[in-house]
Amino acid sequence: MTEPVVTRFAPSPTGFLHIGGARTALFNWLYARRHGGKFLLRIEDTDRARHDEAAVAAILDGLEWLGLDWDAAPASQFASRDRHRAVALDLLEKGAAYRCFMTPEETDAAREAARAESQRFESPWREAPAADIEAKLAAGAPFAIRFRAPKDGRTDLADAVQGDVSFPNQALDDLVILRGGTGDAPGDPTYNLAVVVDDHDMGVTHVIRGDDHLNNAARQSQIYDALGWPRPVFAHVPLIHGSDGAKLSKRHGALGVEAYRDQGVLPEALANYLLRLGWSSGDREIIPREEAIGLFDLGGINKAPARLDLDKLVSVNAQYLRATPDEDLFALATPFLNEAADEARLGALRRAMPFLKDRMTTLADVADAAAFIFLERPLDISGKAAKPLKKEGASKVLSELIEALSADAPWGDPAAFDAVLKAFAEARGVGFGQVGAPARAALTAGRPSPSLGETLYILGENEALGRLQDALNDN
RNA sequence: GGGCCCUUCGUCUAUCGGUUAGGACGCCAGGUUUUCAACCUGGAAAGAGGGGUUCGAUUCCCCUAGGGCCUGCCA
Repeated sequence: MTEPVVTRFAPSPTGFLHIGGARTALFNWLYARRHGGKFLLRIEDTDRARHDEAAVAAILDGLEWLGLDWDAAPASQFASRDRHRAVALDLLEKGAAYRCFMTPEETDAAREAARAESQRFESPWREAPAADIEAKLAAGAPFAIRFRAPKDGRTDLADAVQGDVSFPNQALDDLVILRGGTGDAPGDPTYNLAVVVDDHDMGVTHVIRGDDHLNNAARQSQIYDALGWPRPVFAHVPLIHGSDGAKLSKRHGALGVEAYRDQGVLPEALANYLLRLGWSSGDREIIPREEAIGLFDLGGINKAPARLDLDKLVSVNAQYLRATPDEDLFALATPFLNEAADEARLGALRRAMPFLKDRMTTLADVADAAAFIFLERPLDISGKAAKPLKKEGASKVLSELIEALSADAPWGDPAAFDAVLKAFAEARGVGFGQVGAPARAALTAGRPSPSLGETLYILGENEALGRLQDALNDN
């Protein structure tokens, strides 16, 4: 009987759900779903000043958009500060922590001095006589409570991604677990304490987070040990770098997920791309959500940081776009249109969906791909686009085509249209180009569009014949 | 400065001692073609360097180089 898996995503409420956070959340979500466990959310707002409701909302929106649902109301770290204090006091009681009365200036100086000698920083209060501490307390001196970290030996970690990692305890100094205390007020919890207590209290079994926390994992492990609590499984995922290999910057895609949404990226595509960034399952590239749940494992995560490749993201997106049902794609793409569309044009767009799919890499591409639909009659056909209409015989072809299409055309059947057009050209003993070029010019004014038959079908009888007639009149 | 981690085509990656080192994106060429795409075929492209271990190293070990993370009374 193994204990149920509980994972969590714990963003600090600053800014939006950025791409790296989204991947961390995805991995946690996937792992929980894979093992039938729970995926929890916790807002890391120990620093009250930083708390920002709008940022929290943006993060939740981002997760929701990505389809990463959580299993309980998001927890707030700030809300459980009393519990954190109690644990810190317990540590103090046990001698596993101590009050440090150093001023910030003293601390800075001592830290600098220690660093100059490659020694670990240490507060003189770690071993101070009880009487000295009492005196300071009585005088109302401000203090911080520091964790008494072991000085010798090493702290070993068995990380599910990074493998066995060992830190010399000399490199891990006494961190502050409660800050700003005076007299009877013990102060406010800091991050490393709050994380340990919350993860323990929430029953988190697997801590999957960014590689930047690997060092913290060692310090947190010491706290777990001091508390006599079992350590969770740690899994430190390498960070995402920009395309230049340096830290992810705005310029290289360190955007909130909503920026990708606004660029017409599908959430499933972004998730797929993110999944494959640093994780793999053989040669698989396109891995739909349901399959990903069945495949995801911590062992498949790479140890090296990965660079963001927007081209590949877009390529994955294009594939998801193609796999999207026409009606869904229509609904998704409509907001990306440049102009407001009337009923007739929306109808045309709806008919166009299956043919536009292949020509779009993002939803935003719909604006260009469907531009031919939104042209106003009479079309403004000029420059290169007008050339086919000026050719010898163009008018004749156009008028005959209008006649033929008016008499009998498969308006409801795009597949049959191309054959009809080919037959039309053959009957006149001309190449298809002689028909297609002027007709296309008249119908689209040179805008990209699907095949001629499909274009006629999309525009519909009225609009198509009207545009052809316009061109003929104008010639 | 110190601690920890990382290193296969430009990028994401496969390989879990024996492969012509595979796939994907991008790129190049050709094909298809009524526009633009899409699509099809082909191509160029990699084990950071140096030592070991081994019959045999991309794979295991060490060193060097390069890169990253951490080093807060931030999270």
